[in-house]
Amino acid sequence: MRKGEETRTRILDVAEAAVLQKGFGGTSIEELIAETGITKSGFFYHFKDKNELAKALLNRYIENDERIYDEIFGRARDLMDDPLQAFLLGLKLLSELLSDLPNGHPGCLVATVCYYERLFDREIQETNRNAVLAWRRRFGRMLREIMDVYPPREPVDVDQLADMVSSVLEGGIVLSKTLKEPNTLAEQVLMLRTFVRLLFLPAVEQPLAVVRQGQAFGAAAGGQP
Amino acid sequence: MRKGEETRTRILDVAEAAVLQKGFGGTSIEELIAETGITKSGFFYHFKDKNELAKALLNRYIENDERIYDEIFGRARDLMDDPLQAFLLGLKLLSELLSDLPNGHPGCLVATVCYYERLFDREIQETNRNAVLAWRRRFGRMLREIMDVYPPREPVDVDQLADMVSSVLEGGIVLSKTLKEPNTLAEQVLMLRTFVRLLFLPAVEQPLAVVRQGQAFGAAAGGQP
DNA sequence: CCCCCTCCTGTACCGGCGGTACAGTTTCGA
DNA sequence: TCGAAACTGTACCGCCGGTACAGGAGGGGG
Repeated sequence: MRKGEETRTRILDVAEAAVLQKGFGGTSIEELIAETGITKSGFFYHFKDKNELAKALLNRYIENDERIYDEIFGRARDLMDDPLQAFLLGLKLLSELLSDLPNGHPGCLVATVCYYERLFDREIQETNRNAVLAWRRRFGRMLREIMDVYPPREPVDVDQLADMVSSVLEGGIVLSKTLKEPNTLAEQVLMLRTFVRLLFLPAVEQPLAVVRQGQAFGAAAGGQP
Repeated sequence: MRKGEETRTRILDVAEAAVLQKGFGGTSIEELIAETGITKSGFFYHFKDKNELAKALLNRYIENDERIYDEIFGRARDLMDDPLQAFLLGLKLLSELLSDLPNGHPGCLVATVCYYERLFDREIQETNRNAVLAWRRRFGRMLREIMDVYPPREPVDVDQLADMVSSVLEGGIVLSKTLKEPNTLAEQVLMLRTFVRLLFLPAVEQPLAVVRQGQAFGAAAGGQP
């Protein structure tokens, strides 16, 4: 039971790296078994076909993704009393984590599945859809909390704003990978942070507005890294 | 010479649709020749291998992409004297064009290539990279023109802001496709528009800031759809 | 009128890959 | 020591990318 899990994990590790570089269609099972040092029969003992491998791969990826967001934004929330400051700190931590990746972000499996679409069954497509919806709910929850305190300067739909976080991440990954500029992704996250700050925070470091808005917000923003 | 071009175009049309749904690895040549009603030999007369097909596909896609942006932002520029208003109108027109697509955006070949990476030669990867750099230059040019007139409220790097446009588009496509919500992409573009407006336009419809900033900007923004 | 070039078709073949089937083997805990 | 879990080995199928090469239709230019 233990050894089986270990082999399974090793296959998934190898497969994930390969799939993110070449897509599902471009990744052969033979290549996976060669790199894991397992036989073909051994592979099919763990996964009955490629679709099942994809399913396991995607589920593991999504769970890991959720775990990372939980940790980052959870930590940020613990450090900051204010929901806006917590969210801004979370984005900062996220951008730092992304820029610390040695070879840049390896790619997002959700996007890979999205661009392979028609060759998977409904279940995988639903899993993928639910992953994106989970992001929407996650960021939406945080943004609603912010909006309870800070009225946005422009009227915005919360779900659309939440989706913007996912968009910038997914798009930033594509740009970063295509340009072979690992930093681009982290910069995009910081750009998004600027947007959020601009949207919810009254003008600071511009003395003009502070005069009428009062300095309570100005002080809070001033302490931000 | 004429008939050859026509067949070639037909192959590319079929291939583009297939590749955007299933990726390069997931698209078989046999399936392409079946749908185009050509023989295998006929296919290889036009493209010596799959890599050459990908090259032609990508180049055509990028050219078309550039043409669309030229037209939309060119039209917007002709209609507006102010570079900011022109850019904002361009984003509006773009979002309208995207929401008018009957089945949603079919996907971006640049992203497809990005997630297939390792199975293409250097030339394709360079083409893809240059396409993204061209977007950066395009939007960067427009944003620099804006910044000459409007000082941004927050310090931003022009290239990073230009990349934000590409990020939101690429990310929006992934979200839209994955969620099977065709409108999401258009909404994301409008969200980006809100960001640009917020970044460059002094607060309007919020009387607080207008008092000190003067109403020249306020009037310009008021006429915006 | 024929020749040649473009634009294909037809046939045959190769090796890699996804997947199946199934028999046999090792390992390890109850 | 028995049996289940976790494999290995072998053989085979059909699809696919790709190669090779021969031949044919159709049209325009000498």
